[in-house]
Amino acid sequence: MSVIRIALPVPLRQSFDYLLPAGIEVQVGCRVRVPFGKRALVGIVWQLQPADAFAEDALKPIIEPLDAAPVLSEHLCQLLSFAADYYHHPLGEVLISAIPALLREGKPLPTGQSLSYQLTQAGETTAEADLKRAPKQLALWQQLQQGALAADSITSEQRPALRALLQKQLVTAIEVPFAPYPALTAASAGLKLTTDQALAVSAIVQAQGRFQPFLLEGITGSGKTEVYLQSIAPLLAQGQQVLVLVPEIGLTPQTLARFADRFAVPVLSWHSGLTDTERLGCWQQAATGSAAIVIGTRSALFLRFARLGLIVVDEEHDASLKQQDGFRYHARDLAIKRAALEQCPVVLGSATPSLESLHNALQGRFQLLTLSSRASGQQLPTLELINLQQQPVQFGLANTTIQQIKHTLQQGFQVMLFLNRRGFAPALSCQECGWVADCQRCDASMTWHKSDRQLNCHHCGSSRPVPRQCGHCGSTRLVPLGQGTEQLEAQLQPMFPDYPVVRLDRDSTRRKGSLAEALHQITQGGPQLIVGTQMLAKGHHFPQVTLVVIVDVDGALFSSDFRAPEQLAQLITQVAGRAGRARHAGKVLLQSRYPDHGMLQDILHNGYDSFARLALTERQQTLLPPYQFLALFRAESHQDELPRQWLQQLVELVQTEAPEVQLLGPIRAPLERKAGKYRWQLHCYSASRSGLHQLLNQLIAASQSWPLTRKLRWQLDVDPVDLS
DNA sequence: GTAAAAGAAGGC
DNA sequence: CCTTCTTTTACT
Repeated sequence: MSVIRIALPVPLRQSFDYLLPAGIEVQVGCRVRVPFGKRALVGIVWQLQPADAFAEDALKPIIEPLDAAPVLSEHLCQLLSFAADYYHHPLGEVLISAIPALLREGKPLPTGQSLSYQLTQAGETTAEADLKRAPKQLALWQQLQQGALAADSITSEQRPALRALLQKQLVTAIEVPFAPYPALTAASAGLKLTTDQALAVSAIVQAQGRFQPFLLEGITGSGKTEVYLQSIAPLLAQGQQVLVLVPEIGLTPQTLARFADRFAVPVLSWHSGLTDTERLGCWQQAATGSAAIVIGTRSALFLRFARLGLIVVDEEHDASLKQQDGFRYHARDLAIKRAALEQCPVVLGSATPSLESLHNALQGRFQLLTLSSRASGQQLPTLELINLQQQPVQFGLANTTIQQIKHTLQQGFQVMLFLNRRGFAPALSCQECGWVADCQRCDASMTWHKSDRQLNCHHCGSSRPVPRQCGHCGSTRLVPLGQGTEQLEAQLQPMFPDYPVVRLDRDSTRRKGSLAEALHQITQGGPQLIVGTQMLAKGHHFPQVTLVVIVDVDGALFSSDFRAPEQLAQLITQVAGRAGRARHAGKVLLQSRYPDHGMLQDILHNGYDSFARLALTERQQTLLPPYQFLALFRAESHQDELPRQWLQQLVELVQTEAPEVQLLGPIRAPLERKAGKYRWQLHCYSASRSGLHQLLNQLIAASQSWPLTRKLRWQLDVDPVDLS
């Protein structure tokens, strides 16, 4: 009997030791089932024969080992251990989040086989004439003559034909073991590169086999994807694997097709839409080396790879790379760590790099690769500020804006209107007394969704019918306050009756397939108006749009979040990248009531690059990230006083233990009450990363013995992206 | 996090 | 003295 240490998926910052009965072999990274209180849990073996084991007579034996070989590789264990420390999240929960749900539940790892179909002997020898009357079957039969087909490559239209062929015993199901994909032999035909692109590709290719982070800064249309593709090609020729991380909304069929069409190797996608079985299949294909390229959202970073040769983080500035609940990791930052462990290059790509990455590049930690011209030779769109205070405004659109929309449509092009507020109106108000329909549980107004005939709270998800009377004075004169996409769509239609208006937001695309439908209608072309939220700014490419209107840029100008200017500059630049086509330069109209605002002027005249460098000096002067490290404690409770008191206890501890750490708080969260809970924050700034983390460990350890800690919910966000 | 034990509050 | 709800504690 020996003792092993197991990481268990419980929110406890401690490890648990168990007895390993003689004769049972396990390794670090293997799953085991163990008794835990009255239940049985699946845990990960973390240490064999720990030196400081728990009293041996109090140990229970494990129930059963679940793996013959580790499910987590050594590199992954190191990465996850680092991440658990860095983000101060319980190790067991971090480890378990890195394996597919089916493995988490203790299901056995399929023996590395995938289902395929191949012709039987009868099938090989059967004559074409026999299938003449069944064209679907004939087509499938002909396809199978080229070789076996994987079960997941069979389309739903082919299923009936397959069933028929199986019945006739012309086809049989076989289990094919996952094997490393065959290395690419034929050179793929890439596009001709610009000088910038060629330099970038050669730098990345030369970094093969060693750790080297790159920041690929390329204006939209400069051909970043082509750089990825051509950097990948030599790796595929060596049978290496590539991981491409993309923002949640950026994983479109077009992105996938771009990679799949170029190389004759297996390209897999990893995203939240997969079923548990699909996820396990994908996980295994990455782990066995049978997948060559995996394109996925942030959690793909924790996939196991047999021979990882390169990591690409596309749109590295995108906030969706940071997990916003539970284990709050940043996939971009951990991608750097992973590349260091795997000894491979990592490419962060963006038209609008985050200030963090730009800072790293300027400090020489990342090699900066710049693509400064558009590959198509196409002109950059022009930006124009529209002053909302100096001219008549109709439905939130200035006269000049309306004129330019009309002009663009008449020329046969498309217009995109960007408004980051869904619903009909963000509030419903009483004209007599000024009362606003509030959410009962949040400190916010409810959004009027006219077509659903209800009020929705966008913060807690609650809804109620639209009131007929004012909740305060009883008046029936209730009017919408402000404008959402639903309203803009309704107002544009009568204004431009000859052109279709398409709306793209979470509400209009809720029905399955409706997004694809809308995208189809847009790419089919013809002049039309496209209204939408940030779905428009990311991922999709609309080649016929030559005019983009940002209906309201002012929201971000006076935000308390120090990242708001950066995010607005990124949005403007990203949206601008959607405008214009080969021979028609695009135009972006920024509607503002404060057109003289310094930041708008700077973006307008000098572009994102200049804005970003200026913003960095500002961050340096104000001692904000990336010049200082930030950690954010959040606490919430139904009682208003508790979170503030708890955070105040932290403050007192910091003042004695680490007086050099600067604090802001306890302050109320921007949305002070959400879903009935009062929310408070404490911001901790430090010039020393290690000093800050040491302090955080001390704070967490100390707080565990405070009675208050059990009376509220708290969380720690390291390097927060969203301060709300 | 779950589950059970311990404690507090209320009914008769 | 019993039930029911809330709080505390253990979990290897």
